[in-house]
Formats: sequence, C-alpha cells, structure tokens
Amino acid sequence: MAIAAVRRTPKFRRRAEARPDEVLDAALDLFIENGFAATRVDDIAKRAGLSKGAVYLYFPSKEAIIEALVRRALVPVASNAADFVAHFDGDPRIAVSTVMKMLAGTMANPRFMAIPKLIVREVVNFPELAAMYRRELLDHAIPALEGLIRRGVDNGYLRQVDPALTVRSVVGAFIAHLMLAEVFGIVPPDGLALDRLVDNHLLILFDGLSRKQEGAE
Amino acid sequence: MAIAAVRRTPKFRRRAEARPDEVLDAALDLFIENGFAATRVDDIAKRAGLSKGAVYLYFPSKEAIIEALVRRALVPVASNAADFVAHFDGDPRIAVSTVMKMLAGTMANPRFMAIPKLIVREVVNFPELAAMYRRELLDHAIPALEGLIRRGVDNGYLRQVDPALTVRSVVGAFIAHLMLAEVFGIVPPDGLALDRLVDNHLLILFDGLSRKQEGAE
Amino acid sequence: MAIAAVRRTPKFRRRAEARPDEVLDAALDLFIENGFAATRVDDIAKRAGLSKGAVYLYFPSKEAIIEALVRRALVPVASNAADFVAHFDGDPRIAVSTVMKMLAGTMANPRFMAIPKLIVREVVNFPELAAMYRRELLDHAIPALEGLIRRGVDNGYLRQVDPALTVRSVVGAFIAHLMLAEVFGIVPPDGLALDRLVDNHLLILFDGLSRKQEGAE
Amino acid sequence: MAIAAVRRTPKFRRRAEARPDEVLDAALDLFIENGFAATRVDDIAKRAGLSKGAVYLYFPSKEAIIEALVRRALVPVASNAADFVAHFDGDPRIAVSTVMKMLAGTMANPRFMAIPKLIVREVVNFPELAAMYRRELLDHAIPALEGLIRRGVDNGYLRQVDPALTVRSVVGAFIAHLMLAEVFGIVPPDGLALDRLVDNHLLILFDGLSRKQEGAE
DNA sequence: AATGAATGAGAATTCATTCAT
DNA sequence: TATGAATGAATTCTCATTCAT
Repeated sequence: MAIAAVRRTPKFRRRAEARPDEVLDAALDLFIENGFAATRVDDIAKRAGLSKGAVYLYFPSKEAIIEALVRRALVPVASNAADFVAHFDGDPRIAVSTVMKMLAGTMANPRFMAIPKLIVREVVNFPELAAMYRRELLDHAIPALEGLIRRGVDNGYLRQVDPALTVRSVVGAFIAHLMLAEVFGIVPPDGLALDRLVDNHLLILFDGLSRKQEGAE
Repeated sequence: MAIAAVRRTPKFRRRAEARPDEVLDAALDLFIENGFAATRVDDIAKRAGLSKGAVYLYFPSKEAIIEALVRRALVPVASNAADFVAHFDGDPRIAVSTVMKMLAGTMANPRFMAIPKLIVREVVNFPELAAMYRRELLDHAIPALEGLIRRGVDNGYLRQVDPALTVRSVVGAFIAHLMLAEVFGIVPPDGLALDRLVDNHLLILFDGLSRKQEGAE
Repeated sequence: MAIAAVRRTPKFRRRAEARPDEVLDAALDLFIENGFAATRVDDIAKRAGLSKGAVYLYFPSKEAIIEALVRRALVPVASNAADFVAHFDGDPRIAVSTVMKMLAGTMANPRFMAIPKLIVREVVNFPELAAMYRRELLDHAIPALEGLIRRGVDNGYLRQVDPALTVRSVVGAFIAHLMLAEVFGIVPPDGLALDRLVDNHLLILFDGLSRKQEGAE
Repeated sequence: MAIAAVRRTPKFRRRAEARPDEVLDAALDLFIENGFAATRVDDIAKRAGLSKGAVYLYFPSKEAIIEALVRRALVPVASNAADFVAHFDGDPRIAVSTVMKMLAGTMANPRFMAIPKLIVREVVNFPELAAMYRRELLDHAIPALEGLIRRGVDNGYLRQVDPALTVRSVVGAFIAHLMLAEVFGIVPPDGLALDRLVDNHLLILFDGLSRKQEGAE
C-alpha cells in the first residue's frame, strides 16, 4: 500500500525552476493558435501540466506572461547578427548575403517567428511589447544594417542610396513573403521556399531587375 | 431659422439609410484605436451617435461589423489597379513605377491602411476576414503583378527572375516601411516620406544596389 | 404612375374594428407554438399583418394580449354547459353523458384547448389569468356539476358519493388523456379517439370496473 | 467554541460534492415559485449560498439545471411502482388500490409534484424534458398499469374495458384534483384531502356511480 | 391609424484573479 | 509549492416599449 502510494509520484519531479519556462512554452503555443484574448489562463495551466493557481505563483497576471514571452525570446538574440554586421568590413554585399541567409534560417523556425507575429497582433493592447522588441532588437539591428550600407556607399561598393530607406528594400521581401504566407495563406506551390526567395531577392537587390544591355552580366 | 436649428436635434432620426455606414465608420475608428476585442458595442454606438440596441438593428453581431467593414473597403478596390497592370503593355518598369506611386498614395491614407492592419491583427479570431481580403483583392492583384513581370522577362525588358518571388521584392519595401512605422513607431526623421521611399526603392529595384563601374565588376 | 400608386393599396382594407381580433388570433397561434415568453411582439404583429407599433394601439402591453385572449375565449362559454347542467332534472347520468360528449367535441378543437393550456403554462407568471378562468368558467361549471351529482344522490339515482370529489372522477379521464397526448405525446395508436375514451369512461364511471357477478346487467 | 463557530462562515467551502445538489434544490424552489424564465441564475446562486460564477462551475447553462433537476427526480423512481404493478398477480383492484394510495402519498409531497408541474409548464421551451420524463417514467408506468388491467379483464376480475383508455379513468381523478388545486386554487374546504379523494374515486372506479338496487333499475 | 427607428433595462455567460486548504 | 473552488466584474445580445413622423 505504501509502495503503491510511492508509485503515484511522477517519474520525474521537475525542478521548480523549470516551471516558468514550461508555462511560457504552453502560452506561446496557445497564443499562436488562438491569440492572446482567446487563450484562457486555465488552458495555459493545463497544457503546462499544472493548475491555474500555480501559474499565478510564477506570473502575476496574464499580461505578464506575454511580456515574459517576448523578453525571453529577445535575450539570446540581443546583439547577435547586429554585432556581426556592425563590425563587418569589406564588401557589404557579402555581409548582406550572410545576414539574409541567417534571417531565412531563423524565420523558418515557427517558434521564432511566433514572437513578432504575436507583437504585431497585440500591439494595440500591449504597446509595451512593441517597445521592448524595438528597444532590445530593432534599435540595434536596424542601425547596424544602415551603417553597413552607408559604409558600402562610402567605400564605393554600393550606389548612392539612402541607407535608412534601403534597409526597407533589403528586408522587405522577407516580410512580404511571410505576411502573405502566414496571414493570407499565399504560399508558392513548392512551399515557403525561403532559399529561392533569398537567391531571387539578392539578385534583384544587388543587380536590379533591368536586363543588362550588353557587356557584363 | 435659428430656433428651428436648435429644435433640430431629434432624439429619433428617421429613414436612416446612412446609419450602417456611420456605424462602420465609428467601428473602424475604435477598432484601430483599441482593437476588436477591447471595443465595446456600446462604444461603437455612442460614437456613431445612437444606442447600443440600434446597432443591432443594422448588424446582427459584433463580428458582422468587422466583416462588413472589410467588405465595404474591398468593394471599390475590387479590380482597379489590377486591371491597369493586367493589360499593361510595354516597358513593365513604367507600370511598376506607376503602381508603386499609387500604392504610396493609397497607403498614406490611414483609413485605407486600417483595413489590412485590422486583418493582420484579427486573422486568428476571424480567418474569414483574411480569406475575403485574399479572394477579393490579393488573388487579383498578385497574379496581375506576376504577369507583368513575366511579360517583362519574356519581352527582354527584365532579367531572368522568378515572377512570383519577385513580387515580394517589389512590394516588400512598402510593407516593411509601414510595419516599422505602425507597429514599432520607427519612422524616418522627416516623417513617413513615402515619396522618397518609392524613389529609393525603384532605383534599387531596377538597377540594383551595386555601383555601376566601367570595365570590371 | 398615379395609377400604379393606387394599385398599391391593398385589395381589402380591413375594418379597424377587426384588428384587435386579428392580433389575438396571431398571438394565440404563436403562444401555443412557442409559449408567451418566447413570442416577440414583433412576431405577433407580423403574423397579424401590421406593424409592431400598431399592436400597441390596440393593446397597452404584451400581458394585455394574453389577458384579452383568455377573456375573449371565456365570453361565449361563460354560462353555457353550466346552465344546462344546473337546471337539468332527471337521471343525472343522461346529463353527464351529454356534457361528456360536449366536452369531447370542444376539446377536439385545438384553438379551444389552447386557452387552458396557455393558462396552465403561464399561471406562475400571470396568476390573474387563472383567476379569470376560474371566476368566469370554473366557478360556474364545477358547482353545477356538483349540484347535478348531489341531486342524483338525493334522488336515488346515484350511489352515496362526495359530490365535489366525484367531479374529479368525472372529468379526470379527459384531463389525463389530453395531458398525456399534448405534453408527453402519448396518444393511442388510432389517434386521440375521444369518442372511444368517452364510451369507455362512462361505462366505468356509471357501472364500475368490477365485473358484475350474476343477475343485473 | 462560540468564537470558532462565528469564525465558521468561510467564504470558500472546499470539497463541495454536495454543491450540485444544493444548486438543484435552490433552483427547484425558485422555478416552482417563479417559473424558469423569471428565475435568474443569480437568484439560484444566492439561494444556494454561492456566487453566480460558481453555479457555472457545476452546470454549463441554465437549461442544464432544469434538465438535471428532472433527471435527478427520475433516478430513484425509475422502476419502482411500475415493477410492483407489472408483476402483480391476483385481483387487480388490490394493486390499483395500493398504487392509488402510493400516488396519493407521493403527490402530497410538494417537491415531488414540482417536477411534473415544471415539465407541464416548460414543455414548449424544453421538449427534451418531457421526452426524458416519458422515457424514464411514463413508458414504464403506463404499460404496467395497462397490463394489470388487461390481466384483470382476462382473469374475469374486471369488466370488458379498453386497458389503455381505462388508465386515464384510473389516474385522471388525481390529475384533475391536483390541477384544480395547483393551477386554479380550487381546493376542498378541508384541504387537499387526498385520502378522501382516493376512497371516493376507488368506490366509483370499481363499483360505479350508479346506485345498486335489487330488482328493477 | 400606422409605421418602424430608436431606446435601454435586463440577463446569461465568461474568465482573470483570489485564497483557504 | 500547489490546488481548484469561488468570486464578480464585464460584455454581448434581446426585446418590450416609445415616439417622431
């Protein structure tokens, strides 16, 4: 009898420290699936394998969960690609190609894409989310890209362009591609095909749509 | 006359064919401001200048309002720019430039942008909204652009590119620009500057970022 | 044009005096079908062929409609069968048989049965309905029947029974039969068969269930 | 001790297996008093001593409460009297007398009568209620009574009657008596007097109203 | 007499949050 | 640390009734 009771203990008693992350994982899944408003705290608890009350031991409110979610996603990214770009010297097209491919890899991961999607969806209700994202990620990444382009122009690699606006031309294709796919279900026949998107986009980005008359390609 | 004017704030207004549109206007404002979930039907009614009950005279539910909103926005656009593009013959860069400037004009109007923003925000809760937008607008506009590019390639105006993916490179800069501005508040120092964005983007799009040099690459 | 306009007038312009009755007819149908609470004044108006507002020209409230309905049903019945019974002299079994058959005829008419059904359903909400029914109908009919039975006992036609309680035995079979049919859908295989019910019930009522040993009958 | 007792009105009571029944008790009281429509969930909650929200912890909707109410009432009755009757052998008048007295006892309990009254009142709105009652109770009880009568006829105890219709004559007096009392407030001067009703009814039922005479009629 | 637009009180239901255990 | 019963504020939607025309 006592043995049976012992047997009732879960095989693995998870460390309490792991709990908040499990809650965040569960919340992320559900927020992606149903949005923030339509996700009940009870659902999050259930999926995380604990009780509703326990969720409140780790997070003071439902809002705090979405905030922690964004914060957690941002910590490891903080200054990653940005650093690489900021200190890159030489032909900026190499750096842009590299960053492009990293981006493609990153965005292919649904759990990664989920965060910006969440933010886009919930900005109105939680402007702080967008501010955090901007502060921690965009305010580093965008100036880094701008600087890269500016140096490319200054060094004669690139044509005379507005670095800030050019950033939009660089990353825009991705955003458009993902938006069409994720929001409207418009996906190329052979799947997302991020590799082909990158190749096609880089070709246009660097050399333009116009056909070269004669001479060089 | 003045007295009559004072008298003229009737509690009941009759023959209100304009009412549904007034409700939609009010709803759009509030949905933009606070999102769908956070907007009470009572708020919509108040802003439209009538009672909650009257709103239900015109729309059977709150969901019906957002649907009507999207439908109303789509009616006049149905086949507008798409037609122009689809039947354009000649140098596609001219057509792309034209469309680009139309887009810039359109997107500068906040009441116009509001609809796609609303959709992006509410897809999860109302997938039918996105389907409607796609059906009525995107499924016409995107193939039209693709066709334009394809013909440009076939006629030797444009380089060998994937028409479908190239559409992303064409419109992406806009989307990126607006997203940064609307979601994250990242706006160029001199405002949205859509004209400058178009100029910069078209330059890159057609001729590439790479600096043209005589002789070697 | 003017002719067309004239043509728009209804063929028969009903007398305004007929309107209240049309409203009551419509209301009765709907009350039977859906109950009082679930019937909207708008529905009544629509079925009566006029506008909701017009209903309020004839009846000050929804409650007033149900009251008028009951009142209207009671007026012609007031002292009909009761009078016959009250003044009947002779073998009361003849009178009981006659009344029974009248009852069977009356109850076979759904618009007639509707009123007591309505009352049973709505007593809780409108006790005045039941009071009216009692005052106008039951308080005449029951004493009349009681008197008939009492006289039958006194005159040696009937066994020594309690006249008041015997009334329940007399009319109960009907009520049970209709209740089973209307409320629970329990109907004999060959339909309501009120005639057979009467015959069977009168046989039992007058001569008893017990088989007569020998001798009489 | 007294202090502890005062302290003992906890805001939260735990392990409340009794709660659903408490809610049903409260609901029954209120439904009887005011009808289903006029009873607010909040009222039920208040009378049950908990909050509106808590009611929804136990029942998914207000309708579910009335359904549970009927179900609960039917469980213990399922096959009680019906079994007795179905297997009764011998003079059926003994069985009828017994059942009659059981019925009188049962119907004297207001909480018991409340259920059929509720059903009669709410059939239109919840036909499933009537179906349940029929399925669980009437479809057993009525055939049992019919069988009893049929066997009585076959065995020579009873006169040649239609068993199905005779059931109406047997139980009708009760139904009429209760209906007059409950719906119209028509009660004998000395109260419901179910015992006297039974005696009077059984006398008529078995031996008939007609006075037995020697010799001629 | 008639209309039907407009009102607004009212009720069911949901769910984030609390708290006794 | 964990539970889950309990709370109650908040919001959508309904519909009897009113009233300008």
